[in-house]
Amino acid sequence: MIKIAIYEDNKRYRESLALFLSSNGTFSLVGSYQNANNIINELNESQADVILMDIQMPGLNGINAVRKIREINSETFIIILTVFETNELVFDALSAGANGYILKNTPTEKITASIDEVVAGGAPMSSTIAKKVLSFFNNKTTKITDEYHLTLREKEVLNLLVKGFTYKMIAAECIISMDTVRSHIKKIYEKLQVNSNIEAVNKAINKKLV
Amino acid sequence: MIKIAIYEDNKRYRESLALFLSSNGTFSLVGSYQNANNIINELNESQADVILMDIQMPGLNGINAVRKIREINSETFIIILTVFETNELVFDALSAGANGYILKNTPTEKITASIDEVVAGGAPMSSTIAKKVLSFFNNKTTKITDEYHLTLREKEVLNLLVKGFTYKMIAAECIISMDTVRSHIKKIYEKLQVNSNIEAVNKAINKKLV
DNA sequence: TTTGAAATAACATCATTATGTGATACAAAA
DNA sequence: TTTTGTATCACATAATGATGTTATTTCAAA
Repeated sequence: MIKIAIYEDNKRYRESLALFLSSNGTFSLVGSYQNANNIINELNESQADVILMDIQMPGLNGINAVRKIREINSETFIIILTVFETNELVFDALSAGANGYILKNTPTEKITASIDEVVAGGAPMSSTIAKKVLSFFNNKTTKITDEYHLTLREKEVLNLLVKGFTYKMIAAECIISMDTVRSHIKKIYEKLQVNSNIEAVNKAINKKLV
Repeated sequence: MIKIAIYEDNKRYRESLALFLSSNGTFSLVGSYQNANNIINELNESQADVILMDIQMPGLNGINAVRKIREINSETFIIILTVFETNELVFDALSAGANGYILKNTPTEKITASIDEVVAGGAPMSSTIAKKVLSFFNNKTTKITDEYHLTLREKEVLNLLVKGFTYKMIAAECIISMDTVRSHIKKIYEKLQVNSNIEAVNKAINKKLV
């Protein structure tokens, strides 16, 4: 028997979900709560295997609830069950340590399948969520911005600057004079619209110029 | 009719897969190749909607084939179909721009479902793959290193430094004198074993001190 | 062929940062 | 009670970085 706890503030949805899950022979509903404010104690009592977690709830929201649980344990499976599917919430929830993320429009049979899947070591996700998750990967490696039109030499100098090289070291590395390094860096600052090495380095990292 | 192309070096598996997909009324098999060495031309001819792509193939491997395709188009759906499930390959394939990643032990009905799912805008993944994908998220946010034993104040100063604040600005922000800022930064450099602002900022970012 | 961008360099000046030394105050730990 | 760690501040000097101006060479595009 898989022990399940529900955190969901909408009474009607919570109760119908509880009823549905109870009617399944392999699940045992060990808790059904309208908020997560006392989740650690409740979890200690219920000893749930799987938690179905809403995001928007009064008091502690679902994502912070996941963080709170993950501070003390990583065995409990947590499936986010919500209507929200913004990039930010999906990212935050998964980063917080959720094991799955399904939307409330998911048919009930799929919800039970998701519970079985997560217990089997999988990561149940609605297909739109899975797609978002993949898009996080693409954003990372693709499009190395080039909107600042740095020249090759400028990119080289900026790279060395990012690595922590001083002007003197950059000059030695590029076999040019320190004054030339200064010239390049002046131009780089102009193009990036910054006026200190750290700002330049930050922009270089954030805009993936390096 | 969904136009499908297969890239798979194992002849027996390729042909049985081709046969199976052809027997499905909604798919049209427009190509079946034993390697991806000429994939761009083949894709221009076949105009496939969905590509089932093996990873290990003689010549151009599946991941580099995905990269090659993504250089010129992002509409074609690509599903990786392989026996490999190492973190690195999964990560590389998805970063390269694959839309799905399923394992060869997937039952054939699930393969057709995956094709439908990807066309519908989803991201079909075997459950073990989905789990790996999630684990990439967790590794990122967990364990904020604290091996350098920075004090609260030092962390605060380092944070501001990372944000590009000058000593003067940090002094104003913390309501302390510039000399005190210097003191803190000296101590920070000692603890991080660096000797310039950029090195400190780099270490702070890389070791997730901020 | 002229124009312009890129790379190079020098000189000057001011601002900022790095480093060293030393001191005071307070609280927690030994 | 003494020691240790944290946080504060001052003074001094050397090194590095920021900014401005000017100039030469090269190479490719207009």
